Amino acid sequence: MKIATWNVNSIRTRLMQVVDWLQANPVDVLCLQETKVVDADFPRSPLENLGYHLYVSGQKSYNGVAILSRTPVEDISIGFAPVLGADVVGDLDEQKRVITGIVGNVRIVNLYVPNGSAVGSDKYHYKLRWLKVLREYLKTLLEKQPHELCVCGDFNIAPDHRDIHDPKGRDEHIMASPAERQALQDVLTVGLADAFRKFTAEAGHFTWWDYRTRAFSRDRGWRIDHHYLTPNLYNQAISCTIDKAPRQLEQPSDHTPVIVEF
DNA sequence: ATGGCAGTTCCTAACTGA
Repeated sequence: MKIATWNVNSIRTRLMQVVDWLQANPVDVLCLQETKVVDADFPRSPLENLGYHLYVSGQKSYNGVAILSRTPVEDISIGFAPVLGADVVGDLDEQKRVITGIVGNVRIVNLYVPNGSAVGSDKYHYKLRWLKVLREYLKTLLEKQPHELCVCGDFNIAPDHRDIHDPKGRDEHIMASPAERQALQDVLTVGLADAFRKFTAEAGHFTWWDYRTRAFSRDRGWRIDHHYLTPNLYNQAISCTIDKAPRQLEQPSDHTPVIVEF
C-alpha cells in the first residue's frame, strides 16, 4: 500500500500535473492540501476517471484538503468537531484543514497545519492553539478505535536542523521556532513516528522550496511535509521517498509529493 | 535589511502563503 501527500497550492491550477503524476505513480491513496476550492467546484471527473474515489473539504481561496483513494474510504470525517465536540473545537473548524477516513486497516488523517505567518503574530498563536487541539484529536481517535494511524500532510514545521537548507538563525523563523517544534513533538507523544526518518538520517532532503530567489534550483528547501505512523505501521513501512519531479515542471506547486509504502 | 513569487478574489490591489 502506498500513501502519498502533496500540497498542490490550488487543485484547479495544478489539476493536469496531479493527473499526470497519478498516471505515472498510481498510489493507493493521495492526500492533497491547499486545494483552494469549494466542494461544489472541485474538479472531480478527471481524477475519478483515473479510478479514484474523492473525499473533499474545501473553502474559497484558502486551505482545503482532499483524500483520493483507489478503494472506497470508510468512516470519513471532516474537521476536529466530530471527534472532540464543537465546544472544545471553537472556531478551529472554520478553516478546512482536517479530513480523515479508513482504508483497509489504516486510519488516514490528512492535515494542512496552519502556516503561522510570523513568530509571535496572531496567526502564530493560532497555529500553536491548533496543534494543541490536534494532539487531543489524535489521542481521542486512538482511544475510540483500534486502528493504526497514518497522519500525513503539510505540517508547516521542519522538525530539526537537518530539515532546513540553512539552519542558522532559524529560532525566530516561522516553521522552525522552538515553540512550534515542541508543539509538534507534543503531538507525536500520542504514539507516532516520522516515517521518513526510519530510512534516511542525513540532512538535506526537502519537500518545499520558496518560489522566490530561485530556491529550487539552488536546493534551498525545507522538509515540512510528513507521514507520522503508529508503531505497528512504522514497523511495516518499507520506504518513504520524496519525488522532486513535479517541482521541476513549469508552473509547479512550491511543494512536491512524499510517498510512504507498507 | 529588504524583497523576491504565486494563487485568489472584493480581480489590475490586497490578502495569504512559508
